Amino acid sequence: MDLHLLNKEQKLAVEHQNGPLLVLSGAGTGKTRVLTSRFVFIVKNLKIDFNRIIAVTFTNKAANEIKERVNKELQHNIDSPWIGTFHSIFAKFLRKHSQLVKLKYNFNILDVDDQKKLLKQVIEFCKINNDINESIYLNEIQNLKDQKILPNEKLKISKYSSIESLSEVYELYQERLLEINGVDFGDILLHSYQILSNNEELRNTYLSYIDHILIDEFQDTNLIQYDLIKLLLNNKKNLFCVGDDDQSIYAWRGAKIENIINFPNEFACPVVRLTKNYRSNSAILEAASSIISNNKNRLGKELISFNNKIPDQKINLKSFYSQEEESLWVADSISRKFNENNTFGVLVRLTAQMRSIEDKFIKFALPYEIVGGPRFFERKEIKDVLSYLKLANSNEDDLAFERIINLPRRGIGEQSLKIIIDNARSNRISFIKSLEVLIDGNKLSPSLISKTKPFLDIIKKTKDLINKTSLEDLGIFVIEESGYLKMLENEKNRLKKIENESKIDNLKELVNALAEFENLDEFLEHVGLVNENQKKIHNNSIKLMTLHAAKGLEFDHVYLPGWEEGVFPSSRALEQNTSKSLEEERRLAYVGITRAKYDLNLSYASSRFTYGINNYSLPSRFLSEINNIEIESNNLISNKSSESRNKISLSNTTALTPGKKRMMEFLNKHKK
DNA sequence: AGGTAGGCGGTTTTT
DNA sequence: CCGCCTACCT
Repeated sequence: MDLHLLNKEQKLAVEHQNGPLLVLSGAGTGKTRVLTSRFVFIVKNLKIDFNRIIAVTFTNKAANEIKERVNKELQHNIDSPWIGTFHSIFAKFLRKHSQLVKLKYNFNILDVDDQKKLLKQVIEFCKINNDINESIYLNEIQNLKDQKILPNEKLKISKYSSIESLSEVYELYQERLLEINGVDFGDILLHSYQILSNNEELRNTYLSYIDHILIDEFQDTNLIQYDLIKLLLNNKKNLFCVGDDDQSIYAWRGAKIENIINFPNEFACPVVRLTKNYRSNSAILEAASSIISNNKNRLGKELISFNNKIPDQKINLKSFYSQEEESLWVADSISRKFNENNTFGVLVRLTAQMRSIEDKFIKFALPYEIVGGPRFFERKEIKDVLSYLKLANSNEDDLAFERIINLPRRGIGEQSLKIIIDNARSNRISFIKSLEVLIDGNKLSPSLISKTKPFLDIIKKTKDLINKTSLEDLGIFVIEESGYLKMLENEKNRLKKIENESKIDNLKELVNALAEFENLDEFLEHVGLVNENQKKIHNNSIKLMTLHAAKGLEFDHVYLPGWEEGVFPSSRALEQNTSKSLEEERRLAYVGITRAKYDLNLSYASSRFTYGINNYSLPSRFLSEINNIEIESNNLISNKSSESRNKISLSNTTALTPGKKRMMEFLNKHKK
């Protein structure tokens, strides 16, 4: 390990001996480097087996990066179940101990769609008549799980939420999950927590086994994640946390910034601050610093630029009449700078902003890639085919059964399905078992038997093939034998036919993905947890993504379009209008700006086409928070006609709202 | 059982 | 604006 390549503070952190330590690591200060070096240091210098180190990261990408770097430095291919995201680490843990929470080892991890479907059924079953839809329940239940609140803790639930029926729905939802041998994301952590806190002996085995715990992105941990880690922390307290309170951007998902802010007191431990920034030029760091200094709830630190190889370049700000003009400019500007050696990132607040930018990239024939975009495994055709595999693999998967019993069409409609489900409910058996029982007992009409039997046969044959053939062949078998492929190919409608061709392509892609795995369980776990499109187009393509997805990345050229009130800060944050929600948006702005090495381009558009209507908005308040920075804004209003149009839209409202005031001030400040 | 027309609601951000 | 759901028709 090249310890001499680390700076003084980094070295101090990496060579820490034992006990807790907090590393406050600002943007671009070599956080991942420190974390991986620390891992290697523990193995090499502290002589600890790598299997006894937990290293938790926030994304699968970060986990892979750590694995790769550690493998390289140790010259040894380590494959530890303890390196990964919270969810992947504890999904493995849960598979091992699933029977302790009445699950089978091959439990299914539900995605949001499945969760909603299940909740909808539960709400229907409870006969609750209110206009609260399943998404609201889903959100509330997810939040309860983040807070470690169980369905039977009715008092806590009512304290937490004003929805009366919540505890009833929550309880039944959990019952159904157990029946179908499924878990949602929250359950992975909550069940693990239950197992560890209710089984003293088991916990002690883990306590004596785990020697060191490293947590990345500590500012984004929520209550249950932190408490889970503490359950695995023995009295040596070798807990090494790396994070940056200024980059906490997941409060909406339960992340508690207090975890990092209170840590030094809680553990009475030293704090190492990394403030030497090796990424950005000083203009960018000053801009980031002037914005984030408006936040009150922070530990506080200033970054100093330490890379004089980076060109000193001014920050660029552009204003446009419409989103279309803005997108056009982004593509045009990039096409002028584009070359193989530079990296480009276009970071947006909302996924909805991507489409118009994407259009322009295509027009300019620029190679681009959407990072974390539409989820491959959540596409309809993929989920359909996967349901065959899931049902064959786990007969309890009623959601899969319902999805495919009549897909492709087998003439099994609502009424027939009702017979099967009612029978399942009254006998407390799975849907597929219910169908088998009904057929065996000759309780169905001959026509229904002849329609349902082929379906059962396919599932049975698929089941028999598992572990006897390659996953690739298993996938092909299901796609062909189920009639799914034929259904796609036989489409008469011309428009749908074109659509189906791309669906068939996606199914081929699914077969390719299957080919990379050894067994079905492993593959299904991957599907449930690693929800990303792994296809890589070009190494040097422009990366288009949300600000959230950009955390941890860096680019030579960064474009941040859409700096308008209502987009950034988002309309939700403005509705809440609390310092908490606005400070989180501000941290997001900080994350965006600090992704840039030397070329930062901010822009906003006065009008945006959403829901089929033109919406007008004012420049983001964050723009006026960038002080003492020379802003190159030669194109404030793009042309004369748009200037006059802009005036009209502004004069529509007579009251001088705070936002409008800022707009006026801003226009005056940056004129000519 | 299956197809289609019109109404309505939905957009943060992700493991 | 788009996609999902419901109601109604074949």
